[in-house]
Amino acid sequence: MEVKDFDLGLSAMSGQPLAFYSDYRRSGATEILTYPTQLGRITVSASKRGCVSSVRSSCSESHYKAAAEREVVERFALDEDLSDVYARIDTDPFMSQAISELSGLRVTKNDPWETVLCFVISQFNNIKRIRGIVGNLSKAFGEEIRPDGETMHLIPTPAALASADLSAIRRCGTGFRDRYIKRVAEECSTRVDLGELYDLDYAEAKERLLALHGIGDKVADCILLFGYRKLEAFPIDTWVKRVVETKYFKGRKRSIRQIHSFAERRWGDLSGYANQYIFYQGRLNKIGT
DNA sequence: ACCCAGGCGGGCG
DNA sequence: CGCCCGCATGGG
Repeated sequence: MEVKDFDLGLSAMSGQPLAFYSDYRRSGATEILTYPTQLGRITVSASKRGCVSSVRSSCSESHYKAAAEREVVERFALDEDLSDVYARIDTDPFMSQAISELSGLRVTKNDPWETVLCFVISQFNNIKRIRGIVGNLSKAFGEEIRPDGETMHLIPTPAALASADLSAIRRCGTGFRDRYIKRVAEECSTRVDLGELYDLDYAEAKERLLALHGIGDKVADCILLFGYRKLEAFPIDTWVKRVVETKYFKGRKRSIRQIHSFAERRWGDLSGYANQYIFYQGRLNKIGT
């Protein structure tokens, strides 16, 4: 299929959940992304011609081919017109440049539980290590699938992690996050139904997430943005805080609350899109360091 | 050696 | 509400 404004590599590897459990490589002009799902292993390849990408998806279980295509369209929001988004978040020269340099970066739609797990692990951590920990947990506690005879592991379910020994979780390299992981897995496999949050508005859903142990303001916003695709969420990590202070407040310190308020006034219900461009543009160019 | 990483919970004033 | 602290681990 042909898609306008889609960059597979930027969308998958810019710090969203796929960056923690997929494999990405480039082969000449073609980009190839592989990740495990309930359907089996999904492979997405894309080649760009100008602002249009030719996208092909496949599944190791060939009879799920149509389902794999739907999965890819939904995960990368390929039916969303990015030019509308750009028109609404392009409020200043910094954002204009970010949009221009990161053209085709899309906010992805991920499984809520997988997003919870990834971002509980993300706290006080770096992307490379998050990848390692998610991989170790998947290997230790995730269901094994064998596409084409090759072994892969799904991300572990809440029940699998809830019944795991704390020390076995710790051995996956989680550090002090072992308790958060086990406890949030217990909550999500018993009294908490993450599926209910789809129907709640942003503020109500955030309140529910904040009630879970190990989920604070920033992680809750990541889950709402990447797991439920509530585009008004504006996760504020160290990068976003620094970049916003540098680019929008002349380098003066601002509180998390002030930055939330600033983003809401400026980008409204598309704050999450602006956030992803700020975050990745800031990282690539080390803005504020 | 030191510093940092897509922060959070708990305790304090 | 804001501020401060400890927290595990690996890479620059």
